[in-house]
Amino acid sequence: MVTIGDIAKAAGVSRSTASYALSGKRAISDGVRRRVRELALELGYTPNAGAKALATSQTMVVGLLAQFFSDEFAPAMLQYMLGVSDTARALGYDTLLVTETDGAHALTRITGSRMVDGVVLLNVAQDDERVPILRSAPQPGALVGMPGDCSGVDVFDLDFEAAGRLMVEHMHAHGHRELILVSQPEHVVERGGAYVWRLQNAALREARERGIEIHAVFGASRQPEVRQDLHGLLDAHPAATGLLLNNEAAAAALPSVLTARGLRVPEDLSVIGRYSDEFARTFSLPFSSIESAPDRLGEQAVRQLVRRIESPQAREEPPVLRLLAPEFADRGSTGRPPLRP
Amino acid sequence: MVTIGDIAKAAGVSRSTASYALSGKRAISDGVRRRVRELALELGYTPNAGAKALATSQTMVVGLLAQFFSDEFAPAMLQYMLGVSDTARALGYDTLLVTETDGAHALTRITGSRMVDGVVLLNVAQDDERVPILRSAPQPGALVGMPGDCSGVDVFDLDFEAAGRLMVEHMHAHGHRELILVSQPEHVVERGGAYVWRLQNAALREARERGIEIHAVFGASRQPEVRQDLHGLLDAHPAATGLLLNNEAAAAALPSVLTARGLRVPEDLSVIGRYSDEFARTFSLPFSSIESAPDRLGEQAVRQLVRRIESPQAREEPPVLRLLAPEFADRGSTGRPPLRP
DNA sequence: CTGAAAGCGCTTACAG
DNA sequence: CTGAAAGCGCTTACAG
Repeated sequence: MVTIGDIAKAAGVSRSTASYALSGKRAISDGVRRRVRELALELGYTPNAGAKALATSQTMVVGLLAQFFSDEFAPAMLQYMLGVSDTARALGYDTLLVTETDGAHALTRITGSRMVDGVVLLNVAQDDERVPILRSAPQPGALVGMPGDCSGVDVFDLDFEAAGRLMVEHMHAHGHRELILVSQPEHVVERGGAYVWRLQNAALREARERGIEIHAVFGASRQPEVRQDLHGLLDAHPAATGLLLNNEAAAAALPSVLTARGLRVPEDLSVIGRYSDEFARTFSLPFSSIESAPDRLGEQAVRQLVRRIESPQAREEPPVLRLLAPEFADRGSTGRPPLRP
Repeated sequence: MVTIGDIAKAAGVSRSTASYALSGKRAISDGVRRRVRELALELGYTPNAGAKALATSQTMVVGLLAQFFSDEFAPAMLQYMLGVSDTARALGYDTLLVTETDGAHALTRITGSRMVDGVVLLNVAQDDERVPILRSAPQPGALVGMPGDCSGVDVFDLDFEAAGRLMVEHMHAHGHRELILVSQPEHVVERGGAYVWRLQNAALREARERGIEIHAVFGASRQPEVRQDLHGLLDAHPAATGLLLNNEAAAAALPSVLTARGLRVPEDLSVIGRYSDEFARTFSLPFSSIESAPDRLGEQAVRQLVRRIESPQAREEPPVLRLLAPEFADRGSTGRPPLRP
């Protein structure tokens, strides 16, 4: 392995001079700088990351804690991960991916050992046991998803309340007066997926104010159960003219359910989902949706994290809570309710 | 930050004694060992990863290079990643995730700087520019996917030739004599996705030997194009009674195409895909398939990688090329061809 | 503009 | 069974 000592020797200078010539952190004569840089290139010198981290207390790595629950719909997760990893790289950081089930334990390990300069938590629950650990860790942390207690960490999430209102408003504007709202499975809520409540409660309130009836239910997160759920719901509420989906698996399953029942969208049923554009394309979903913007949320979380990492002032700023305003991606799946005989 | 020096001081022993008491690498009196370990726990001591890496030349991190092309179907990728990351953790390693477009550059960086003890390459192409870099890197490497030149690295992949034969044999056994094979898009092949050829060529040869006609074509990898492709194919070859899919996007789109055409499986059309069981569940696909086993391939790659990392003898062994025998997951989508009028 | 030296936090031969 | 010391490969005050 070629070290900075080798470069220094070859260039006939001291190691400190070689180091400075490479980093540019102090004035070095033109000739020396050029010679050192050439030699570094020529000998294929790459600084040893461990040594650098030890000397500078900076690893240039961010931790990414993802959690995959068997009762959750995994494909949606990938986009958050890529949002984080791509942004981190663009800012000069590598990404340590942690998929351990015991996220709290893993977090203790990677922060305690100083493997990372900061951490992004994905899929944060209401009462997430990782959050207090992150809060008392020496590195800054950013969350995607909102915990009950947001103190001491930066939080980024979709504004689910606004999303719930928007869905109802939109349906109301088209003249719908009876809706079905399919949320994530009850397990997700019990585990602390508060966003389910946030959307649902806001939708219910908005509906009440507008004189709309909503049947709010949990749906399964896997096939084929969720398909049965959808059939059951449509059977149980034949007068409902609009369907709101805060459940990716339900959205993915809906086209085949509609076909099986011979229902056209929006002529027979209006539909609004909550998922990303990428998700819509992958699953070929023709339904308008509230964009969940996983890539943007991942990106924002990393940008803020890196600000805190790199600037001592930024580190002292009070924590931010940024809720992304929902955007309506119109795919033409909402219209006037059908005339009932 | 609490260091081993703090532990040593608190325990009233030298740093080396503290280190040995913790690592167990040499005999330490019972009392001292207990005292040191208790103090370490009490003070919340976690060894500094950078310092440890510098001293031992071991980072306990493996690199995972994933590539996401816009014309490829991303959800299939996640399972490989989880297979790698979960197995690595089980063996005591963390995972550095690299999603950079310029994989060759990224590989040079993480191996040159000694951030990782070994590397797993995903989505390897026929003439993958990352492979020669990995070959001459000081760390061992394992590939998921087969390059043209397998020397110097361990290679794990599905046996796509056997898969192609198996698909045809199975259809033949049911009495089919005219098939359609939908492969990945031409871009994938051009970029060097040799597995497309491996499966297709084997299928064609097997078909020739058995007197079966195959229409082999490339399909799009995105919605809604792939849907049009499927319609076009079924229109163009009305006498074909079996459909083979080496294209995840096509498999995901097929149910809606079948419904639209009023085709039942297997009464009107027999279908065999090539994808994972997890994929089948996520997309609710009722088609029998050759299991692509992403989790198992990721796991095998990491296990072999860690063997090489940890054992000097293992590192000297000749490279392995392990092709996973295809397994047929029967979901009842193949049967006798329909009687034609 | 440059060099000698200390230090980051570990591990591990070397000595006793 | 234990300690003092060297060394891993960097960076960065300190001196000149």
